[in-house]
Amino acid sequence: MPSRSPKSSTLGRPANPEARAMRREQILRGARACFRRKGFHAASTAEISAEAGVSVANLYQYFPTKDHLIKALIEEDLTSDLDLVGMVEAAGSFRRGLEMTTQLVLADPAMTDDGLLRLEVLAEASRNPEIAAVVREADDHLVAALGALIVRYQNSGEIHPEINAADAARLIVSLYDGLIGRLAFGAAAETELVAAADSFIVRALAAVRAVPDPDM
Amino acid sequence: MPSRSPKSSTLGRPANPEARAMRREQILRGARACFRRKGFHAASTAEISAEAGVSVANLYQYFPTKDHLIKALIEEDLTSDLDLVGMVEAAGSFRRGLEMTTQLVLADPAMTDDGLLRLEVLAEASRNPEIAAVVREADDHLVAALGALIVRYQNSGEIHPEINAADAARLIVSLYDGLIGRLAFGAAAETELVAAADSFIVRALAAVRAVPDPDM
Amino acid sequence: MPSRSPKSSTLGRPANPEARAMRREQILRGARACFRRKGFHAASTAEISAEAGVSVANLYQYFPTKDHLIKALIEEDLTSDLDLVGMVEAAGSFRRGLEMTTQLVLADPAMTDDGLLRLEVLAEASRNPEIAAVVREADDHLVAALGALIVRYQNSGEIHPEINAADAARLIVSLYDGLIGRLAFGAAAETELVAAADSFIVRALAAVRAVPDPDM
Amino acid sequence: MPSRSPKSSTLGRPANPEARAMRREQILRGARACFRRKGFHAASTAEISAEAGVSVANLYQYFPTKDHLIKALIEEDLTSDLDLVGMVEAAGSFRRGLEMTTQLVLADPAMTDDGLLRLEVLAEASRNPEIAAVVREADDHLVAALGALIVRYQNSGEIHPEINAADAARLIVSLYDGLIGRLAFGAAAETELVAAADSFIVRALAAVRAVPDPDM
DNA sequence: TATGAATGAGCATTCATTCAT
DNA sequence: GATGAATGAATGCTCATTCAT
Repeated sequence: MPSRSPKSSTLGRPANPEARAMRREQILRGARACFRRKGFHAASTAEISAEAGVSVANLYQYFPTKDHLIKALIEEDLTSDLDLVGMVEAAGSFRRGLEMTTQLVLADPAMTDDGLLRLEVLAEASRNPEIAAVVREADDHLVAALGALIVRYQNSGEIHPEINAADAARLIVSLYDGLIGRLAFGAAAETELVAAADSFIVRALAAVRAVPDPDM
Repeated sequence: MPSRSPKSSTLGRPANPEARAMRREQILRGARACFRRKGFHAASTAEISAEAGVSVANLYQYFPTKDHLIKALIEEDLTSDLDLVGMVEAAGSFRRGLEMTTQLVLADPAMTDDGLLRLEVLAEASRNPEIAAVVREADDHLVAALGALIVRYQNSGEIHPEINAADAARLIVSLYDGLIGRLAFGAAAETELVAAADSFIVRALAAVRAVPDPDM
Repeated sequence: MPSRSPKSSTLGRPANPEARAMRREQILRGARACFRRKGFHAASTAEISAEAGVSVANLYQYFPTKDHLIKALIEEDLTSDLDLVGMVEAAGSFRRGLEMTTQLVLADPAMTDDGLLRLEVLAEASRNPEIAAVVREADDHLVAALGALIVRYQNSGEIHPEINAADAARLIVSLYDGLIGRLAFGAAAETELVAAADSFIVRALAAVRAVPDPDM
Repeated sequence: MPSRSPKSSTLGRPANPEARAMRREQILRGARACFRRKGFHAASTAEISAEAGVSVANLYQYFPTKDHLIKALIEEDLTSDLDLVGMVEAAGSFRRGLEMTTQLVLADPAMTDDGLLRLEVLAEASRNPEIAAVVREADDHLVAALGALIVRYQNSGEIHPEINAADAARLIVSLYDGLIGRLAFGAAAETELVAAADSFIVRALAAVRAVPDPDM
């Protein structure tokens, strides 16, 4: 006799957490698509449910409120941002790591759409303190990780030792965010500018005077 | 049947254009306040009218659609951005101009609210091609003006001659946008980071190796 | 030049309070019909609007909430209850006044429907303190008026002098309410019982031993 | 193909009827609590199930419809009303029996809540003929029993012989219902009025002129 | 039997917009 | 020009009920 949930011995249909998690993801996927297309406030729960292939009522069994759905989506997105730092870390040099990251954040078409969502997230954070807290926390992690990385490259001599690592990290993230903003209105953020961004950062931080890239 | 009013010979348009323009501004002012507080889609025409002190129906005599109102507001905001370039121009050195601009864009509390609206604008531009065109055009002007300025300082030797001025202009604007994004979630964009941003830009563009600021 | 509202000299369409009051009544009439048929909670705003012949949105320009509509309706109904006391007063004797009132409250088919609404009102009062307050206030007025009347008939010798007039008033009202309750399930509250009720009250209050009615 | 379970020869109904009855009661108990708090229509099946400690789906295995649940609850409540008659019967005198009953119906806090449900029942009866029939039947029983009792006390000389016993019974029940209505909006139905009610009834029915109570 | 999961229909309320004055 | 009044079409969310396990 296998031991089961300690609460009820007269079990009905057993709960299936995996199926639940999958549904949740399914709904979040649909929500993401709608939010990208319309923004948080213009996307209706009806649209989201349809896109996700579930009923409206079902959606509400997974998220008690549209705001909860938005918050959950944002949390999911933000935690994935930390992976970026891993890329810089894995690369041999700071410059090479930057190039890989920039490529990923700005050039990958899949990421591009997520980037556009970032504007919505920031806009929402400016009104909803709960969202602001979530974004702030994710930002703290990201800045800390990137700052630590910068310190490492300061020690290796690639980055100027007198630069404040935390501020530099914040500025790099800001530059990324700003570039994402350019995607929003279809400005040329493509290959050319992306490369220029890398050089811009490297030159701002470099320990020794770097010759500017020809393409910048 | 009375003959035409002897006052206006200009046939059929008795309206006072100045009063009309004032009302228009009045409505736009109310709209701006509401849009800041709630975003474009969450702010209702009723709210906007109330804030502006006019009736809803009156609003519709100046803007045929809420979308038109949004577009008009965005156009107004964007054209004012060009003034910033004038500041850099007026200052004696590039660095000093940057400092003044940064101060204005990021530290002035009145501007800060406008900054937050910028996120909405970019988000909206990512969905509405008409808005995107408006933003793109304003961006082109801004980048051109800032680029010309950079060229000037390249000629004067303050900025490295091999840097692509247009790209540099785009990156500077991006950095500003990104920093505005930080305001949205209450991150420390205050004095400290603002100063660091100036140094960051200067170091990235400088003709000669600058010693990093102590505060960066 | 006639003086107008002191606020705005540049008048738009002038407000028409009479038309507004009529619409309000129209909506309340529709609401009463629906509430009788279905009860407060089962009647939908859509139904009410349709019955009243207005749009749902229009209803909400007169009552900010369904609860406000319910409360307004209850208030209107309750204030009309005081008219009943006038009937007893106008009649020559207490017994005659009672007969007229009973007839009106219980036998008039138009009133009968309103009576059924009374059950809803009391039920709602048991949950909604705001409604309870409204009902309590109306009850206080009714009991006071009826009590004063009883005192008058005590002085004229028709009602026993040692009876507490306020309690007697409350009991009479209670008996009416209870009889209204019988209408709800179609019990015989018709002529027969109505006459018996009058005798019941008269015998309970009479100064001298009355011979019971043959029909009681 | 396995042969029938040897346990039950009674073909196909393996269920434990006692356990079933207990569950049924458990659900009815939860329903009663919810209905008191919110009324029949505002209480949701989800709330009821939660209050009863069962799943929603389980509720539906005992009652095919929310309306069936309501009806079952009403039937259960109404049959218990007949017990009241027993109290009057057990008491030595009519007056004493009344006092005990009144006390129970109006002063017992547990009964008070049930009383409030009575308003809901009557209101529902006014719309749902099926409910009306149930209430009517219970009322017939109650009136018959109380009428028989009155006849008994007419024979013993305590109640005036010319009074119509059935009508008197109906009026007594009506007065109780009306007093219950007063509980709904928190009117003073407390001890004072309860005592007055007893005197009121006694005086209305008494064979000989009774001196009014000092407290009435 | 009993439960978790799912859903169509509906609910109170709001919105952008129009019309009449 | 400006306003009060009106409305069709949503919107976020809930409900009674069913199905699968």
